[in-house]
Amino acid sequence: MQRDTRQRAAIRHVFASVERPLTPDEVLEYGQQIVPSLGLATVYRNVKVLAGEGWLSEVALPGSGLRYELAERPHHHHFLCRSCDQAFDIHRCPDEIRELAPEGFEVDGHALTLFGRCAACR
Amino acid sequence: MQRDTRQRAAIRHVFASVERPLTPDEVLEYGQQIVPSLGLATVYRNVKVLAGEGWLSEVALPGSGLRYELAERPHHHHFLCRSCDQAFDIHRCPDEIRELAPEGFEVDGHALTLFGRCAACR
DNA sequence: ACGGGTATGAGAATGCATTATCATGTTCGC
DNA sequence: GCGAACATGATAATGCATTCTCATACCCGT
Repeated sequence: MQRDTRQRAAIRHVFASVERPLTPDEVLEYGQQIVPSLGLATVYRNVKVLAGEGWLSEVALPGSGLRYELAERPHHHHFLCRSCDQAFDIHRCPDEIRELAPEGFEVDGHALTLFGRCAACR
Repeated sequence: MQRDTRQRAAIRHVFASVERPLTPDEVLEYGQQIVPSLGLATVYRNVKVLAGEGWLSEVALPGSGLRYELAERPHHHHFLCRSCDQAFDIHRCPDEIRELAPEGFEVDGHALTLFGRCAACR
């Protein structure tokens, strides 16, 4: 049976209060502000459980490790800052993306990532 | 000084005759059809040298390791087959992509990846 | 408040892609 | 054709993210 621990609540709180995909290290950093003893293994364990429950979803961006974000959100894409390496959400999406594939290819998803410097880093 | 080895020529030939980004393992596989003794370390070494010379460029797709492709090619994007894990080129690109970033963000590049099944896998 | 059982935390262990090592093979200027 | 210098290939070593281990802490039904 699943238990309600301070650690898991802290991790949920971190995701709920931030509007962008987080790496396990970022979750650890923010989570330790709530539960200072929080360990990285616990972050990995819970993030995996929460993703299994459908509460989080995995976000793979080119050239970086896995991140996680709230699963419920509508279709969107990401901006990755080359300076601070934080990922941000982008809410618009060009419609015609699906039709770009060559003849005979079956498209079931797409990922668009913008690179540059975020507002804070400029 | 740089030498002209059978191995390096084979690796160059592989990239020149294939129109898609290749992983080091794919380069090894195709290269061994030309030079059977070819080793993985040599592939990594040469791919790095060729990228340093500007002859190859690195291709990072979400959730996969680095691939390499001929550098000279015009701007394009990629399709990643979920079945055979091969990457293919997509030549069209929606224009408005650059303007999707939030206010205050500075965009200097973008990557678009389509996922699905390639023609051969269907 | 107690007790069984799950979750945690620190560190070790794993898996993997990539790089280093080094004895041997190859290239190329002479 | 020689020989120095660079490249190769097999393997070990590294770096890294992630997972495992296990003793201890905590949650929760009673």
